[in-house]
Amino acid sequence: MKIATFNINGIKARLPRLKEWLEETRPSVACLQEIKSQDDGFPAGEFEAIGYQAIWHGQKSFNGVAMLVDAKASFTGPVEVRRGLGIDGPNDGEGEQARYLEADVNGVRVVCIYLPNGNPHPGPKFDYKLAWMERLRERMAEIWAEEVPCAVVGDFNVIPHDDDVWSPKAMASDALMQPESRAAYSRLLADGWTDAMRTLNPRGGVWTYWDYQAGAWQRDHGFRIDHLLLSPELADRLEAVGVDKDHRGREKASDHAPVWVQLRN
DNA sequence: ATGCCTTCCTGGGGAAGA
Repeated sequence: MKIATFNINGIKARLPRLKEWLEETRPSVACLQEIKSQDDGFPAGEFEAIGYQAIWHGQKSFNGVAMLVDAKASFTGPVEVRRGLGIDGPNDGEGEQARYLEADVNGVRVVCIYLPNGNPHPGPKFDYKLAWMERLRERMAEIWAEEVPCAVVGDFNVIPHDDDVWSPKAMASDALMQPESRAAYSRLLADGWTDAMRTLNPRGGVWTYWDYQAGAWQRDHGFRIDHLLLSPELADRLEAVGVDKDHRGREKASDHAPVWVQLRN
């Protein structure tokens, strides 16, 4: 079973690139973030046509998450378990943002998250980020108590270590690498979850995001913020992880690259 | 450095991203 996460930065603008990636790499489960689409604008038929069954949690203009499952490979699901964490956005009266989707796939619980960016720091958006991370931690503890194999994947918007970024100095004031952001991420690992990429690449130096600006891609000025966290049962099945880096270099690419984990059966 | 680029929503230019 191969579980992938991909912040696509707009499903309408990215549809040809996204379908290309699915057909070339054929993940069993693909968790998407920043679809930037309302529920009724989601192109489910486009995915069905290439053998993927989808569920989605959309929002106008911003955010939005989705989960695709390879029906051609006879994977069952996604059977939705939950959408949203029940936490309002940082602006008064805006309600909850579309950032969380949880479903069962072949007996594995898959959680797709788009964690708040938190910039500028300090401020209400940063406070929202930290509150969201604490709520996520609570939900992960609930799933842990169910003793179901689980992968929590997505755009965490956290650079866990200094060796996960091209220049810690250049990013020092960013919400992605504030000590509070890192501490909240570390608590998830301390709870027993395994960072799949870190486990197989303990020295860092692997990027999943390159900014559109300042020639970041050409200069390899990237960092790692897209993560795959595994419950103990899935960590025991960890076989390989990777970044589909070449997809970042294509025409009309997202600023994130897809990241995946291969699990033994 | 309120910069750089890209998307969305909308038909001009602002918000958001990281």
